[in-house]
Amino acid sequence: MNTPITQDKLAIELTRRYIVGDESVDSLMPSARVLAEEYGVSRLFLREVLAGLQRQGLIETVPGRGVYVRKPHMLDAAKNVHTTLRQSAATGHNLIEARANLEQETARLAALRATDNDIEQLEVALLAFESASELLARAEADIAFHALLAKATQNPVLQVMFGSITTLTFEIMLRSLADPETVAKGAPLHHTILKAVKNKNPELAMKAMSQHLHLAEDTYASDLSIPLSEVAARIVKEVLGESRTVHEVLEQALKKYSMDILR
Amino acid sequence: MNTPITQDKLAIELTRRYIVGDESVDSLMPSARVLAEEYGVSRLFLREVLAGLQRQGLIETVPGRGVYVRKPHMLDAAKNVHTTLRQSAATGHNLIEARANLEQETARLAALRATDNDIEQLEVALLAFESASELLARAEADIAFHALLAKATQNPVLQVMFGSITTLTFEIMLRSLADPETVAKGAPLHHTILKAVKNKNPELAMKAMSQHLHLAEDTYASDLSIPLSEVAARIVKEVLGESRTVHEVLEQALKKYSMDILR
DNA sequence: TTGTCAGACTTGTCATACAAGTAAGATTGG
DNA sequence: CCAATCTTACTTGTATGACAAGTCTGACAA
Repeated sequence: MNTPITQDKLAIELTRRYIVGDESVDSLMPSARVLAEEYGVSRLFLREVLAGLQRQGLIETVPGRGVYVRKPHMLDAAKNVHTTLRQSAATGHNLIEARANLEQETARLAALRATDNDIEQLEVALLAFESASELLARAEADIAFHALLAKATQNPVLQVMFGSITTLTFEIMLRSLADPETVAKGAPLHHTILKAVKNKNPELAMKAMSQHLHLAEDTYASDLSIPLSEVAARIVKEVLGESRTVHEVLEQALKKYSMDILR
Repeated sequence: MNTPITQDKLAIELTRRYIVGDESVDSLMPSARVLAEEYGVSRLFLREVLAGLQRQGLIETVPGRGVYVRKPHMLDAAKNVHTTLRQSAATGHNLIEARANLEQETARLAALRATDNDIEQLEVALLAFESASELLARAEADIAFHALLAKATQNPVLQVMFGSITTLTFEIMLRSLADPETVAKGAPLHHTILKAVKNKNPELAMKAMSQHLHLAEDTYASDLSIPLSEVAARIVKEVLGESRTVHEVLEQALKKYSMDILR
């Protein structure tokens, strides 16, 4: 039996061997040279396998140091979803429709299950949202608030599903938060949601979230009918410039509000 | 200005140049050698960029032929979500909770918006589901039915969100459809859903879907509390063996029911 | 004790070469 | 003239060896 090993097989083998359970995170894998020799493949071949794992967020290769085992991030899951939707004809209306459903349920469950720590983090994000003077900072706090709400459901699937549309959501937020009227109307609703979560009132949380999400629909209905890819590209360019990508900004923002790890 | 180009920048550049709009799909990109020379990078460097695009489902490289532009598939979006959740502590209960919410809304919107073509495809899938004798064929038809329902909402975001948890859902289906009682109880509900979609009755569609999704919870509650990764790995091994991955099986299954392209 | 520096690692990238697969045109046989 | 076959020029996939750049460690000297 001299069947040549495929990249997929080797990826699975490496995952099973080095990336299992929580105790392996941040540990250092053997160097690419050693692993290549061990499995009888070239370093190039093994590098492509590692590149695949890195794209999934399972590892992180650091030049000069080695390959570290990482825990997949909410945003790693989002990468492919983002590009898929960017290539589709999805509109802002489509996104709001999907979010409305998902986030109402999220708010409801968060009201039922949020821990004291969750509530504490939500308060930090809300305070940052209100005291923010810059558009970017306000959007960062806003997205963090919603992400923390998803975390408070204690349901990883909901959290990842929210995460998968986070980048698109963030792009839309940059658009809506640029409108002062929308911000003025939306701020009290954040408070209502947080209060409902604190008081463990799922119905109120759901209702407030519904109002919050449908708020933007009235103010700029025109943009909601053209593909997201066009709107988003324009907004992102204006706010972020050419230097940073949405993904990078979001990663940093979520880390700021201790949302870096999916649990 | 002699700043070296990064892989990300080159990926964006290539996407903008060759992967734009619908007219470029299935077209052939210049060979890796030509592109590498044009951008002044090595072929290896360009290969890694292409590998990234391939993982996102934007291109497909065929040995001996070249690099083809492809339209991202629902399942391409699912890849990273799948691995992220597989590494998390998500349970079957978490998945059902998330699905219940998403698919109820999906059923509701499908009842409002399904086209004649959508209904036709749903009937095909339902017929295949009932006449299937093998577990695998039954699961394929089942997942296709749900995917077609998502397509019938005419909302790409909902479709991709459903797609992002499709592989996990499929794994759970293999578990639940192995139980004859669950199948017997579930079959009529599929009919009810389809009928509600035909009659444009959103409330009934939503209700039937809710019943359908919560059906499995009673029959095997024990498995729902342990991590998905364990249950899924066991089931998949039993039904599919070592040869094929869930992703491959699903890709083929959805193609069979004309669900191969995201619109 | 502290600072410096050399060396032994690591990953990232390159140029070159060849194997394997594909497609199309040239060639040969009828 | 037609059809089967074969050569040839492409394509991607992989292996190898080499070097640059970054990082850590430990020896060594002040």
